[in-house]
Amino acid sequence: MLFADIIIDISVKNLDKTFQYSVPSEIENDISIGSLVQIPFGNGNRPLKGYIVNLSEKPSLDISKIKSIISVEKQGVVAESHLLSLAGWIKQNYGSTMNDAIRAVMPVKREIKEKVVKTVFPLVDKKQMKALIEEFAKKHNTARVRVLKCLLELDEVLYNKGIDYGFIIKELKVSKTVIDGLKQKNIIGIESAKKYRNPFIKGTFTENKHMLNETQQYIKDSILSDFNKGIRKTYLIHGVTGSGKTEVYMSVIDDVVAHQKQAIVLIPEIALTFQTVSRFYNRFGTRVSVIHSRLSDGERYDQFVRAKEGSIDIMIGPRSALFTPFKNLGLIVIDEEHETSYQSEMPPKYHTREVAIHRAEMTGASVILGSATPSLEAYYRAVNGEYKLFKLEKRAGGAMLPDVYIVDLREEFAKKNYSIFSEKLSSLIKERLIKHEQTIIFINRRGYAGSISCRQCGKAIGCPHCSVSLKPHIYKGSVSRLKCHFCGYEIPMPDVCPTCGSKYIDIFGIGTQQVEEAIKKNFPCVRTLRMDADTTGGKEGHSKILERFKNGEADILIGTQMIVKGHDFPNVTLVGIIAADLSLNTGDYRASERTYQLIAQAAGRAGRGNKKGEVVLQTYQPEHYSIICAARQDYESFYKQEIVIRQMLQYPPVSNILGILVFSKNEENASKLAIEVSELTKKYEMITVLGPTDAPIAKAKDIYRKMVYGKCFSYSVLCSVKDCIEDFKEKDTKYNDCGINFEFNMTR
DNA sequence: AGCACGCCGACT
DNA sequence: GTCGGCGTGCTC
Repeated sequence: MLFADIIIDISVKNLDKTFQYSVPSEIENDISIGSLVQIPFGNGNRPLKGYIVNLSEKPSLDISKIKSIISVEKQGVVAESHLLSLAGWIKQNYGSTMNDAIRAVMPVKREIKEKVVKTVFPLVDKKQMKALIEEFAKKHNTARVRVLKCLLELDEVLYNKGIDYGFIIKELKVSKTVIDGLKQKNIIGIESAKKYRNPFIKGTFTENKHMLNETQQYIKDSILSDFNKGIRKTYLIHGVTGSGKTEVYMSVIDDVVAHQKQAIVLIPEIALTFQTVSRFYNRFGTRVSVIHSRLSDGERYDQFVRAKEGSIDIMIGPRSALFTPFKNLGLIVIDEEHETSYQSEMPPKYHTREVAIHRAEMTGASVILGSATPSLEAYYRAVNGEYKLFKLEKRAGGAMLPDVYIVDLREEFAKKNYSIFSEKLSSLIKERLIKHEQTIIFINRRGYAGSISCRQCGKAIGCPHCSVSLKPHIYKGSVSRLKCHFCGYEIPMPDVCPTCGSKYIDIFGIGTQQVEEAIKKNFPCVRTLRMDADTTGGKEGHSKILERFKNGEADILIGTQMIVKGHDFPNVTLVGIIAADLSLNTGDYRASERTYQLIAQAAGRAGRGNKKGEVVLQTYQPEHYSIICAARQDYESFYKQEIVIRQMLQYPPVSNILGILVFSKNEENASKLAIEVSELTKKYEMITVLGPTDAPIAKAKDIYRKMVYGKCFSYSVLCSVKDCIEDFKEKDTKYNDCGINFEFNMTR
């Protein structure tokens, strides 16, 4: 006997889960995961349609409750069944549950009453209507009818004052039956309209087709000639910021839309500004829709509905926009392809680039990736011919690349300069202040990331529930509390070291606040602005600060990663990078890559206008290739050196790595299971097994975490390892108090 | 979402 | 005491 987990309608809350049905043996061969079937549902066994999301031999609840599938539908709604099999693919390739995968692919609808605006209007003369309602009210004296009567009276009062609304807008919750009764008697009519809101669509749009330059035109022509020949593939445009990648995207989209196909444009959330989006509106008008983080679930859902109905052709948004249910998808663009926000942090932990390429293959669409600093993955595939590579080297406005000075911090130390700023950086800042030009100081680190440590015993104050150090929270210039960013554990700042009792405990590491204080000390009159995740509340705050800086309200902007992305400050001619190599020491195989990207982007902020820019790059590792290459903006030579290391150490993109996280409240059991897992993995000859070891965060919320890594050239072998370990764990009840998580090709 | 169950006010 | 609206909770 075969049982099927079936999802009825993800778009309705409460039904947003699976129901199990038995599969009649005569249709066993006609169904698979993703099939659309008809099933009896609810007390009246009313027939409904649902999708099969999982099949199993064993029932997962009392068999007497399980009903049987009625029939198999030959074909589901095209977009839905595509998205569903995409969910199946995500489950298989990223090791998530089908439920998580479906949730990512199909958003949950909000409640109906918010979505529909009901308008009640009279079908008969108003006086007559009032009389009829009075009469009706005699029969049904309920609260709802009374409310309606009140509204009518209000309407009459307004009418007598000469204000004729003509109809009554009823925003109060209306009893369906009562109103239906009035409707049936032809007393009133009800019009319910779905309302779509999109805060980005405002005002009128002016057509602005830029002429493409020679290279842009060549890229466009190549992609379109493939497209018109029916060739679908993935293209990588390696183009420096400001080289006009967006123009190329738009001109290709133009053609795709002309072929009655739709396009999805993915942008990292942080770059999703009005300026970016309005360029698309100016070109394509109201056939464009935008999804962004400030949209509520319902508003987001509305945009998906519009896509499904065919009232838009282009969807712009962050990674969730990839699942826009277009019927005839022709193109997916992924701008700033290397951005980490394309990697989902929540299960399913998919990578947008890979899922996009798979969706494109399924639906016959092409993919364009664009980046100034491509991910090693994308560039590797492009070099190997799997993707087609294009280069856009010239900056569109003819702006020059900045001069970069690499400062060795060890030499500064030898010169007895113990301040945060090197001599070079100090003198250049001074120059800017005199010339009234602006400076950006970039800290390669998040927030006030320092930990509190003891100068006597050297121990950092850690969280008792997690193996991470507590982070200081600043109040009125001094550390008031210590907080665990993992579990929320919080204590007041202690006076003495909890380990040795010494009173010399202090912040270790550099934060934006310390940099700001140091600047104020060196240059007392300078106006500074500070921006990091901790001090700036919400997205509004970020854009406000950036706007103020652009308006010249400050001379120096201090900030973390977020200031280096996508913003243009014409008056900035100096960028200082305080400690360029901090991100090199994270123990992550992508550390060099991330360092290169951050420095290259930060350096790119200098001299975007017609003034030449300068960059000071302070580091303890001036000889490191990622720093040298980033200073020269030489991606090619960075890639060549980095790929050799990936090859040597069997890291992606050359090979694949599966991280297996075993966790449990019981440390001993977690260790035992981790050993079993590594033994199981070692049975595959093609896999290099590392571990078990403690996870980078060995304990979180009192749960112990062990890691086993498997490296293998074949991705599918790693997928089967995952299946095998899951089977093993399910069979062995010893490990019921343990959990296992899988992560493909990522390390944190 | 749709449907049953059960509570509570209105009315023969 | 009965009728029916309306809130609540369940549906494999």
